Amino acid sequence: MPYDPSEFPPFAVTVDLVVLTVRRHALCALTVRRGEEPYRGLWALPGGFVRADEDLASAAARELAEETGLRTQDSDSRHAGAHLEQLATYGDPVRDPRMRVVSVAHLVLAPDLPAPTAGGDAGSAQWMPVRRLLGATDATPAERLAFDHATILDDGVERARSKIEYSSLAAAFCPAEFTVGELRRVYEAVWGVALDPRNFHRKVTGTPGFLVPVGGTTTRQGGRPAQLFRAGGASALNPPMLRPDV
Amino acid sequence: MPYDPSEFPPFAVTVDLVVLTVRRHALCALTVRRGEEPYRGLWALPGGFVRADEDLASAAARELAEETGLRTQDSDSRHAGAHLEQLATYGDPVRDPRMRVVSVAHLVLAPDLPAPTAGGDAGSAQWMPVRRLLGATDATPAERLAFDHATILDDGVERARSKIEYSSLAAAFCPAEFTVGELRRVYEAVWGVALDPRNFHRKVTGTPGFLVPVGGTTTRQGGRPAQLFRAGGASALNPPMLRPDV
DNA sequence: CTAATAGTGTCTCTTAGACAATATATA
DNA sequence: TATATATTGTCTAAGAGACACTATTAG
Repeated sequence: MPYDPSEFPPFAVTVDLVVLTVRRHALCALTVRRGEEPYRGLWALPGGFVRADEDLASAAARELAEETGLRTQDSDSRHAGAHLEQLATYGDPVRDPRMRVVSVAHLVLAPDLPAPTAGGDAGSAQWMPVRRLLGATDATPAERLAFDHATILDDGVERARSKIEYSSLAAAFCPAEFTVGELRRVYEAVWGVALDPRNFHRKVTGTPGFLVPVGGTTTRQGGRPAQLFRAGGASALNPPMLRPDV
Repeated sequence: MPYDPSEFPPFAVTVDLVVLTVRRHALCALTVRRGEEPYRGLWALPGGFVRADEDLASAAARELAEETGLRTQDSDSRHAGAHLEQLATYGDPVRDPRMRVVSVAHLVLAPDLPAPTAGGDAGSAQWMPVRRLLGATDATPAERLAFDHATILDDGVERARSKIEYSSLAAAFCPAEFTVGELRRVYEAVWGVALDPRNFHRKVTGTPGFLVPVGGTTTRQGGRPAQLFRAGGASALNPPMLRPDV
């Protein structure tokens, strides 16, 4: 089928963001309250239009900065920048009742932040526990997500859950320097399981290049002081960390 | 940022297809010769515009049928339908010199087909060995792909290589009934390595639900007749098949 | 002291990988 | 017969999971 630029159907293209963090042992997603129809009053994922001269990843990074003040890792290579990657694209013809909108969803993994309302126009942004947004059982209608955002969030959470199995991506949920116990609690929150602290310690410290000792210790968690590490260059974890119960 | 439908920038949205198969022990991709500018005469991935009332996956399935006559597995649940999944979306502002085009790439894994030109408008479609399209070393200019299609193909090949590690997706490269040896040759072609036939046999037949014996035998490959299997329902392979050399 | 977390060691069981040996077809 | 592929079995080394034990802080 040859291109015919004069008769292509016009689409609006947006980016939506699944921004995940771990707060108080729970996996949370950033949500914003919709102030207008459709779905007025419901929670939605942050997002917005891709500009005419803008790359998709740039649009996602820009929206992220606007909503949270977060920088991505690409721009600031070492200091706890958030991880950003493309997730998937959603283009059901009726997903937005107003017009044909194709949304390129992105996944952001961020360390715990003090408060989500750093940016300008996100007056009612909030970290919501993923369990409450996706709980198939008894979701309060007020906690339902607008549009197809529950599907997008579900896909993003599943991506995060599977990616930390075989990569060092879980460190993106931690501050620049962290302990083995903090990293383990990330896995436990994301997977919703309990891991044996001793076997976990042996696994992550025994994988070359996965963690780099940084010298100091901390007693943030109480108990015996723990060594501080930062994420090593090894992005591949082989053999992978095995998710229990699967 | 509130929606303002009256001033969103208009985009064209296309689907591009990375259609992979295994022919004569080599991983091959479906390519079409471009008949017009830009990139006239170069190979490109098949694809086309998403229609105004069409879902992304439907557009990909339609283009696939037009170019190859292949049906996807969703429509025909058991008989060697091709596997189709969304791959990623490419939206660099200058990826198409004529206009702003966002392309939602899809990955198709298909059994070996007699000839690629089953459809109507794909007069110059051809299976090309992936090695020659992506060979970083000495790629003939005539074998370069148009637009950013080399990047898309690379992403698709990498997706296929990693997904067969932990899923039964390799069976999508085989006919409906296949032998353990044929499945092993798929892994060998996709990964570009040699696998031990005995350990491979033990692994795949020892994983419950991965392969279902279908009763007959075949001697397609010469040698002792091999049992025929079809893909089992178990889509998850845990622990995964380990890719050597990594 | 107790409670909490960090970290090491040890045991068992499963499995990957190497490879010997046997089975059954074609040329 | 030789040759090719299929299939089973055996051995070893590595790693996961269970868990005893020690180390070091706070209260």
